[in-house]
Amino acid sequence: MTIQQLKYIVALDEERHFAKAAEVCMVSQPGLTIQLKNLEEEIGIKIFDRAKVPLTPTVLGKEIINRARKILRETNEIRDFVVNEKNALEGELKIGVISTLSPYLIPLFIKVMKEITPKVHFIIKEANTGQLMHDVETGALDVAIMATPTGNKNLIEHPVFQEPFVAYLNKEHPMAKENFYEIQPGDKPMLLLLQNEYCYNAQLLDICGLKAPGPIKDQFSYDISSIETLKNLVRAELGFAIIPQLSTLNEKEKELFKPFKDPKPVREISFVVSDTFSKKLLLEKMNEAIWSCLPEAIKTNVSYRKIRWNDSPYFVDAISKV
Amino acid sequence: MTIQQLKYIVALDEERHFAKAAEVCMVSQPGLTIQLKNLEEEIGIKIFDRAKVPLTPTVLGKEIINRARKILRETNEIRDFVVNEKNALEGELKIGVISTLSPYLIPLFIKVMKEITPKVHFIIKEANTGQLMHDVETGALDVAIMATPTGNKNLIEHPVFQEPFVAYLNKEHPMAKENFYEIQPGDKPMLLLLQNEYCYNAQLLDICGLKAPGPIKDQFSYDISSIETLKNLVRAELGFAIIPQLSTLNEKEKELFKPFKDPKPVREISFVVSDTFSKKLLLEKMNEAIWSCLPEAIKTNVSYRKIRWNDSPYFVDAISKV
DNA sequence: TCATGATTATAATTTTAATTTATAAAGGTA
DNA sequence: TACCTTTATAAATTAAAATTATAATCATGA
Repeated sequence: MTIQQLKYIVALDEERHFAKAAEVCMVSQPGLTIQLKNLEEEIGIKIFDRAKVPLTPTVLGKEIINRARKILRETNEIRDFVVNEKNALEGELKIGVISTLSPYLIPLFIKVMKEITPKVHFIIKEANTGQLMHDVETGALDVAIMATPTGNKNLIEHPVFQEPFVAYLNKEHPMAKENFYEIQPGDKPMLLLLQNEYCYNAQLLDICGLKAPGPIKDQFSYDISSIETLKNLVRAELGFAIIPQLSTLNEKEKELFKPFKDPKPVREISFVVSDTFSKKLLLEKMNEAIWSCLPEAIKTNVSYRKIRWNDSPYFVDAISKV
Repeated sequence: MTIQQLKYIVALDEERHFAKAAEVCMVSQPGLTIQLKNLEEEIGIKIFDRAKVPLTPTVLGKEIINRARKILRETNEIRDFVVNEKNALEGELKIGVISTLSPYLIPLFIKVMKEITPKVHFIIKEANTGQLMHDVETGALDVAIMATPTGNKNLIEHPVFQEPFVAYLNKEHPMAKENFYEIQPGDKPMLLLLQNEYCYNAQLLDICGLKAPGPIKDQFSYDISSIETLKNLVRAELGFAIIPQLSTLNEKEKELFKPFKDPKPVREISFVVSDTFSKKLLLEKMNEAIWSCLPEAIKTNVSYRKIRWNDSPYFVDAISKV
């Protein structure tokens, strides 16, 4: 069965005349006759009764012709869909980006998008995981760029890339001289976490094989809201941190940023949209743009261990507080 | 766009590997690669991102693959539909036949159907138009063989053949010596009608260009329920009749059965079913059977004037009494 | 009833398109 | 660096669809 054959039977049903139908299809009459014959032989029944004047579809033929019509409509809809998507490369798009990624990716991203989709106006908001999910669900945001999977059935996730985590050690750390990092017995209480980012913390705890944050130090109560603050706390030798690799890009002194051993822990970064989101070609362009920004070390496929933040036991408790 | 190309992208989405997908489709890897390229060029977007490992559909690609899946499912359903229909050539079928056709067609019809569908048990009932329509709508009958169009939106009609009307004159009729019949000025009061067959009468009145039956004779009140009675009344010189051609088949003396001049008035005989009726191949076989019974004179396409009984003004009044 | 016109089917050939085999290119891996 | 895996490309082959020409069928009208 071919799409061409389906076109022929539909044309034949409309014209009820081989020569006219062939003309409509811009082929010769024998071409159409032969293809009808082929189709009828393949499915095993006569679709048209040639004895009747004018030519008439058989009872079964009518049913098959209607199904053919539907199939042809749907193939045309594929074309239309693509055309509509291309037309959708203008207008406004509200993007939310997880704060642990935003400062490192968005400046590069915006630069590229200005070139490939000059007619789209991007409105970008930085937020934490809980806010992003909420805003996509309510429609306040069109797209969130965040760590996945979310486990939220109302959201659709399109993975973009895998971002490895690296450890940021201070000079006093026992592994400060190694060229990779592995969790050490004394590390657990020293791991610095982010405030208001349960999801990020859940990932770190999973990496370190912990179920809950270490005991909070009495002396200080940190209100850490960004990776940059975290890095500064490490520099002040108040602990060590596990941070996403993109946040190390602009660092001059790379020695104390230690990659993990394979399989490296990574977080999956995805576009998260609602099921009604329709500008899929725009997502495609955004995907291209991000890949053109990524350093080779991240593009390259590595042996990794994907960290899921939403099935961490810590996260389950924490999310209820959000 | 070809069905083959759609199969390829679906296989590729399932395997995420060109060589494996090609194996599933039982073609070579370059064959699949080229067809994917052709399809992508035709619709104007990339469906798969080859840079990712493993191969991943683009955001738009996912949508197209899903549409392709649906189209492929529907093409398979065409095959399944035909197979199911072939399996449906057994069981029971309740047929109702209009009484002005039944005695002449059904004996021949049954004989043929016994040969072509030996496993189907036919239950045949003779009735008038109103009863047939009602029984098909309620499901008491599977198929009615009757004059159409009915104008009933709940019923589906599959025309089978056109049956010409002929006039049956008595020897005293002014046209008794002619070899065709045309309505004569004095004919109107002499036209014999059937009791309980509004539809049939409506057709006759339409043929004669009348809006209502002629004045009923005081002397007799005929309760005529069959074409055969009608013929006997003509023989008794109580009037003349217009009768369907199949009812003249077994008559020995053909002289007084007069065909009309072209365009001949005909009634359309159809299979009438409800929209849920599914044994369409069986209808097809019944259609074949009827055509094998019909005399050449009816099979042959003639210049005709189709008589619609349901938009006769007489019928509109009459049907409300049914 | 025989020639005619209209319509569909068939045959032979041509054209087009799909597929194959062989091989190159790209990118990761030991 | 050499090797392996995977996808792309080239050239040749095969298969399929389409075309032209013509035959068969059948109703029509002189």
